[in-house]
Amino acid sequence: MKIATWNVNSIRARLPRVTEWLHDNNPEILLVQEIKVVDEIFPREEIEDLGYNIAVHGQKTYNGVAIFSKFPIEDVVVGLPGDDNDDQARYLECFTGGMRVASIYLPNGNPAPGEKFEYKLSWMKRLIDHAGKLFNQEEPLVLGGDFNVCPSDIDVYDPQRWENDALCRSESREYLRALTNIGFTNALRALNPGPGQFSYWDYTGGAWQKDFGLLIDHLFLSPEASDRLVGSGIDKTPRGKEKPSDHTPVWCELEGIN
DNA sequence: ATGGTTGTGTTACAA
Repeated sequence: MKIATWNVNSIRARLPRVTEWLHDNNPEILLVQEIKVVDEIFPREEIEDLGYNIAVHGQKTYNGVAIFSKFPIEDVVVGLPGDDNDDQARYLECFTGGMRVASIYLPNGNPAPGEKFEYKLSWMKRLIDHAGKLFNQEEPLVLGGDFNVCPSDIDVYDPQRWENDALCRSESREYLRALTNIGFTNALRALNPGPGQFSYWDYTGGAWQKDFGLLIDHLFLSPEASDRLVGSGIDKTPRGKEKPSDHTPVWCELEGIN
């Protein structure tokens, strides 16, 4: 069972990159963020033609998340529980392929401090609460997505330059630790502890060419999932192609599920 | 150099 997460920065602008990557890598499950499209005009056929079922939580212009799975999709949860007034499409959860998965697009939070940073922290608090409930169900669970948090300085090309950014501030890191301290395993870091492993490079200033990257896309596994972790990595290939997303896929391989 | 680039049922704002 190969499961990956990818912030595609518009599914319509990125459709050639996404279908190409699915064809070449054939993951069972892909968690997708920033689709930037409403459900009604999501390009379903192109993804379904590759053998995937699709769950979508779309939004016009901004945000939007989706889940592609080779297995039937059941028990879909649309939106992060805990605030009926939150209309930003940043969370989608389902049961598929013998496990529960969530596609997460955590708020960026800049500029910080400010209203957007407060929204980020309150959203993280809700995520911690909900993740705790899911954790207690004791089933294979993968929380994956663009968390917009670099867990530690090793995940940043220039930590000093980023220390006051919402992606690296101590509050963001403390909340992310509170989430992982529930008992989740970082699928990438469990097998790849070294520096220089990034999932995002800004479009500006030649960041990709200089390898000025950040690690903000993560896969967090419940014990029932991490017991079966046999591989993980970052696939930098799509970031180097024409018209790329500014993010690239992070993946893990789980043995013995399906 | 308060810059740079990409995306949007685009043309102001988010990332």
